[in-house]
Amino acid sequence: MGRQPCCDKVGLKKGPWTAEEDKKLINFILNNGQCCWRAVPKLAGLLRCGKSCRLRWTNYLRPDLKRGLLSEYEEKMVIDLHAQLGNRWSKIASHLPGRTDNEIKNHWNTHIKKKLKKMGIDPITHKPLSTITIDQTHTLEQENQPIGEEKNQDILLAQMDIESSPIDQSEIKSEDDDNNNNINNNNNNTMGTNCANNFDSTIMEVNNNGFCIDEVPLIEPHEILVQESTPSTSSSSFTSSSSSNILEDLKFLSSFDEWPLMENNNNNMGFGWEINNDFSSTLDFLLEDDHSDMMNNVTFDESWKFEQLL
DNA sequence: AACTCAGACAACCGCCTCATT
DNA sequence: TAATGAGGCGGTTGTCTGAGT
Repeated sequence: MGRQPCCDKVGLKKGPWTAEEDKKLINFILNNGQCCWRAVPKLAGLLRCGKSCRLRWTNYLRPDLKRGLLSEYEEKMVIDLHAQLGNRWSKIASHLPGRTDNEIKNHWNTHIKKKLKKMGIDPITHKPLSTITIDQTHTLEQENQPIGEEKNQDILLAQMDIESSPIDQSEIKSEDDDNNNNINNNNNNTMGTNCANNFDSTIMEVNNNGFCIDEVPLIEPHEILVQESTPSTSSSSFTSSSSSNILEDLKFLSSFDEWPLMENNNNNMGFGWEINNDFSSTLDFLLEDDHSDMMNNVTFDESWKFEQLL
C-alpha cells in the first residue's frame, strides 16, 4: 500500500549545509536533474533527508535564483501581492522570478512589516493602523485574510508609489475552494480599486485567453524590467557561506557550460546565472595567485555573478 | 576584550493535497 | 476505495553576525 517512506530519519544530518554537501547536491542535480527527492540523498552520498535536499536546492542552490536584497520594485510587488493573496508566499514568489517563497517570507517578516508599520499601515490587513481596532486586528490576524479596500489601496499607492503590477485577478479566482469565500469577498472589495484598475487591461486579456495563472506564468524572466539598484554590500550571500575560502568553493563549479544560461539585457538585473564563457578561467586565475582582493574592485555586474555563485 | 542583544535568514517542523498502490 | 507517502507550503525555530555597552 502507498509509497515507501521518503527516508529513514536515523542518522540523518541536520542543521546548516556545508560547502561539501552543496557540491554533492549540485553535482548530482546537474548530472541527473530533479527527480525523486527521496532517492537524491542516497545517490548523491548525502546524509540528509530528501526533503532537506529539495529545500536546499529550491531555496538556495538553484541556478536561476537571484540573491541579495529585494529591489524596491520587487518589494512593492510583494506588498501589492500580499494585499491580495495574503500569506501565500509561494503564489507571491511565482510572480517574482528568481525569488523563493522562503526568501520573500523572510523579507516580509524582517523588512516590509516594519516598513509598513512605520508608515502606519497594518501589515496584515493593509489598513491604516489608526482606523482599525485592536480587536479587528486580532481577528483578522487569526483569520489571515487578505484585505483590500479602495481607501487602503489608495493610501498604499500614495505612500509606496506602487506601479501597476502584472498580477491578474483571475489568480485569486482560481484559488482553492476552501479559500474562495474569503477571496471572493476580497475581490468584491478590490476589484474596484485603483490598484485593480491598473490591472484591468491584463485582466481582460487573460480572461479572454482563458488562462489560469497556475498554468501559465504571468511573467517570464526576460519580460521583467527590474530597475538596477545599487547592490547592497550587506548582502547575505557572502556571509552565509559556510566556507572560509570563497574562491576555493567556486572551484567545483568550473564546468559552467553545464549550467543553464540566460540572456541578459544590459539594462536589467539578470535572471538565471549569466556567466561568461571564460568565467571558469577567470576563477582559475583568481585562485592561482590569490587575487581575491580583485573581488573588491569588480563591477556590479561582475560582483553579481560572483554572488550568484555563492 | 567580553558580553548582551537584536536583526537577518537558513533550515526545520508539521500539516495539507494529491498521486500511487 | 482506503491507505500511504511524496511533495509543497506556511509557520516557527535555530544559528550566525554585527552593533552597542
